Amino acid sequence: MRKMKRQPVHPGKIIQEDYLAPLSITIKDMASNLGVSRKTLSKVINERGSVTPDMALRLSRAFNSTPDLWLNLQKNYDLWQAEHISKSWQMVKPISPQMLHSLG
Amino acid sequence: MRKMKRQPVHPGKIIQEDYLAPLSITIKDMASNLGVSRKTLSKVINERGSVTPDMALRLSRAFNSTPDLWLNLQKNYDLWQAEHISKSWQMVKPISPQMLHSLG
DNA sequence: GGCAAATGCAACCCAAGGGGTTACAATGAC
DNA sequence: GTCATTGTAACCCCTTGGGTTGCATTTGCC
Repeated sequence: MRKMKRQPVHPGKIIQEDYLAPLSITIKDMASNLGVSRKTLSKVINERGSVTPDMALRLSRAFNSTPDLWLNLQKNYDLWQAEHISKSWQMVKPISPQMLHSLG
Repeated sequence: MRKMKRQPVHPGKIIQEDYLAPLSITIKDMASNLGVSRKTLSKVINERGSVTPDMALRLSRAFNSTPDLWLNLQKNYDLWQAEHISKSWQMVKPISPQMLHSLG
């Protein structure tokens, strides 16, 4: 497992830089194409919103990719945030290796 | 990419069946160990709650695993739900393959 | 059987966040 | 200048995570 040293790219950035910009598609048109409001897509692209499972399905259809691709980007992003913004999870005491060792 | 034919297992089931039960750890104790309320853990285990990034971090520490393991379980579960419960994402029109072909 | 712990769950409270609409100001292209 | 695009704010609605308290049921142990 590789650790994330730097903050992962937000899926919104990918949408914008790898798809909309190269294809000269406007946010407005893309939103309409995806069947969501302009605001919803705008929020994702400007990294103030998340790629939800529903949005991932829409993106995967539009861009001929997989929903997992988009959800993984979002997951990595969210995980990095949680890891760095909150710290209390570090207080969790690991269950002793001996105990865990007995597991299948 | 393989498609999910059947509903993926909920991460809560894994927690219960693969960890708590074999190790004879109660929900109450585990919740306390994770630093969350008994209700929060109970909801996850009874599939009425989700594994959030924060919870994934806690579980990964307790069980000496990775947060990704837990978030992937949750992601697959959520995706399957979205795919089968809502349908409107199927109305999204794919961008023409010719256009997409020009991408990197 | 009987008791105490564990547990599911409801009721409540709070805060965050997704999604929609409308409106407005700023930016850009022509 | 003019019009389309866009970021955003303000609102509204609803869902959901997480905490607490309380209660009734289940479970395990003696």
